[in-house]
Amino acid sequence: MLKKERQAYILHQVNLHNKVLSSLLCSEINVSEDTIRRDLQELADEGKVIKVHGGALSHSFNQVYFPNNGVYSQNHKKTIAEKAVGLISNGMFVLTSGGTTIIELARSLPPQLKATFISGSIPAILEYMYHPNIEVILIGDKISKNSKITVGSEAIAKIKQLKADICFLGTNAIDVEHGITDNDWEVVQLKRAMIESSKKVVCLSIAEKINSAQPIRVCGLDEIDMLITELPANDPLLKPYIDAGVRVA
Amino acid sequence: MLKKERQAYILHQVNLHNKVLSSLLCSEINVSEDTIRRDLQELADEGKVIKVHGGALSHSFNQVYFPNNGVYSQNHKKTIAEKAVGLISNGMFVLTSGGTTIIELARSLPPQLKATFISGSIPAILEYMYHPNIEVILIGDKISKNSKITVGSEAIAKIKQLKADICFLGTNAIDVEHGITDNDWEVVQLKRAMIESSKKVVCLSIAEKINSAQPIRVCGLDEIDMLITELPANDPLLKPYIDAGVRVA
DNA sequence: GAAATTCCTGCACAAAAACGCAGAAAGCAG
DNA sequence: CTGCTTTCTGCGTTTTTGTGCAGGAATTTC
Repeated sequence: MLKKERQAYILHQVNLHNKVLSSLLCSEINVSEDTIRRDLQELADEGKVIKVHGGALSHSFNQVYFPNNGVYSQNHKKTIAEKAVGLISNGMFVLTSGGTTIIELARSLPPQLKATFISGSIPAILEYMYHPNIEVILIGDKISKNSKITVGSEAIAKIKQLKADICFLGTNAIDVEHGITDNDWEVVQLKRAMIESSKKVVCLSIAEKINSAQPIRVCGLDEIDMLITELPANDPLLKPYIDAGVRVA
Repeated sequence: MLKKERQAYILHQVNLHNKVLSSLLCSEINVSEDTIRRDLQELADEGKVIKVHGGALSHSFNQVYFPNNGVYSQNHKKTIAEKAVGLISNGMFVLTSGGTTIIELARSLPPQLKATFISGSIPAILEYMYHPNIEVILIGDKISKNSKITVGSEAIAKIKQLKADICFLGTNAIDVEHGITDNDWEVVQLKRAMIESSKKVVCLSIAEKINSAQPIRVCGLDEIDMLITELPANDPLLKPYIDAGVRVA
């Protein structure tokens, strides 16, 4: 088993169960504890997991249990959310993924908006639920504790039955060469299904994530219609994406 | 169980119930009292809890102390929840409705329990999600904003595909003549489906709701296996139900 | 004020981590 | 192919960490 392969597997396990035990992993993958430890160390250095005595925890673990009121780059996300809200009009069917940027979008929805929002993200659903006029459709399946989103074949099948007017994707990494990439296999499957089931695909991404890449590919730039960041549309960082045919806001 | 995980659980419990007793925690998590004490000490050093003789208090608890926690029947619900927890064992598939009693049940689940919980109730799902060892399956469909539960034919169809070991129903009204009754047509449909899909049906009800009725019928007493209230099993109020063949706890 | 908890300290033991090292595998130039 | 470097992996040893236990001190409770 290759090193990259092994680390991808570990990351997947962490994302799925919120924790891993080194002892368990080393018997599962059949390598020494040292190797596992080194892998965890590397993943921790990259900020993908949190290493603790005996194993590792997912990053969201701390957010779940130690409520973190200062959300990272909140202001940028608010800017992005406001730009995105402008794309939604009454009567639309809107499909959204999870992620903090999407939450910010949910919070920015004007109260008079009447639309239908569809998502499998629990935090997003919570926000939509408190909105006075929007209808909320929840995609059911097994919950991934890490991403707080429903994942699995049922969820994907349900999404594929839909045809939404617009789809908003929280983005983990985007880059001209690889397109949109992510690090959780199951989340990627969901995002792909969402893209297929939407007339229009909009990516929300803070500038920091632009020109970064993750191991698993979601889609190419040709499959997205619009990229929204907190930067002005003429920022040089965005030029390559405009050249690649993506609308930018 | 990892140290961080354990501390997270303790913190969650503190935030949930505003206090914890070390003696209770150590029997719940199955570690020595010393370990718990050391954990509490660490959490206190980080300012996350306030350590007191015999346990710890949440930070907000000290600022505003409401002896009854706002809800009058909270303690009753806790009693009910603790009785109900005893019916769940490792590996079970558990189907639950919504309601505050179910939330209390969710909060009382022992951390080492490994089971699969299935529900369409958003508040219940939120609680299940924080539990370290249980798997959570979310029933998807349109969200009913006032009951915060997914309702509709999709949800019902999904439930009918299941066969759960046990089903816990929060009860709105129960009475010997009409059985279990409710006032929301869509919620009733769901509860009926849940009853059909479970080997064992358990009703959770505070004594106050016993011998009351609502307009829509969920099921007769013959369809439920057990009724859990905060009363002792030999309370005269429960006698008619025992006579009707319902087990009582 | 006496009994019962709970707390603190030091200690022992086990599990896990860190470290250095050596062999294996892969990549590369000639 | 050969010889060289680089990377990866596993092994033994030493350190560190986490946990439980035993005692005596401190506290709550009645």
